[in-house]
Amino acid sequence: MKKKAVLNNNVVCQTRMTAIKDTMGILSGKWKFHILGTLIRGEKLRFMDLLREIDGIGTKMLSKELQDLEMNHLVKRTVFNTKPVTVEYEITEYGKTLSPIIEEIANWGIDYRNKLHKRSEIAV
Amino acid sequence: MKKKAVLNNNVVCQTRMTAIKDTMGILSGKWKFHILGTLIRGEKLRFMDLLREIDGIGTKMLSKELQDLEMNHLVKRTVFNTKPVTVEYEITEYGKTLSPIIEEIANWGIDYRNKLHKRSEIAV
DNA sequence: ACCATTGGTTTCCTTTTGGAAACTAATTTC
DNA sequence: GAAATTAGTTTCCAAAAGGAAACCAATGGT
Repeated sequence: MKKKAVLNNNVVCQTRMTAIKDTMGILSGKWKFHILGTLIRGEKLRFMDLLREIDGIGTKMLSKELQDLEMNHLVKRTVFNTKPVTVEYEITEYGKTLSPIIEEIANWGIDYRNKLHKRSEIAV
Repeated sequence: MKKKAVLNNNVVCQTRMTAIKDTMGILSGKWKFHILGTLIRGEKLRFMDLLREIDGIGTKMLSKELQDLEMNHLVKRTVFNTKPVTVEYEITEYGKTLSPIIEEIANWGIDYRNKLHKRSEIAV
């Protein structure tokens, strides 16, 4: 008789797993957190502003990631009919609901660094 | 005069960005959340148990991801001198500190699905 | 005339990630 | 004697992710 999965074999776990997959899919890639973090702090920013703020990102990635975020209603894109065109990006109200996640992740990371330093003082 | 970054150009923001990079680096990849989630619920599990619990994962990935997690002190690996060998994996106390993050991410994902359903009823 | 600026797109290339299958070696079970 | 189980490692391959540079059109500045 073969053994089978038991722990993950119920609806609650499956739902949670799918939920985690959804969230992480939306926040996937090297730049999403940087873009969201910058927009949460910065109100309205233009494409070139973001390019300057986010160190290391290129136009291709910025453009692509902004499209992803816009599709998921986390970022709003507004085009102004100036010449040359002006485009403003801002975080949506829905996008702001990601703040607690970003906070938790940032705080855990800060704690992690601190623990590494303490450990190296004692253990080496 | 060239424009320069202003928002992300202070120590607090840089620290937070690094912290986020650290956390997400540790939790990177397709399987980390699944492994951690399973171990948080499951107390002690053996390699083959995890292989059965986590749907779709293969031996290579499971082995590699467990090594990553062990290196970061999130998972403890214990070898028993039986024949053939028995190996038990369990979450560490430190690993449990990731629970709030996992909870936030799971809950946001559940909300996201609910909003999608509501939206499709009204808009489409 | 020429360069810079706006907000991108496209192409090409490299790196990273992940999966399938074969293999290890010792032991128990049929 | 053959097969299954334990816990993995290794190799080979395909797909995805990401970066650099060139290019677009329209306009403003020197």
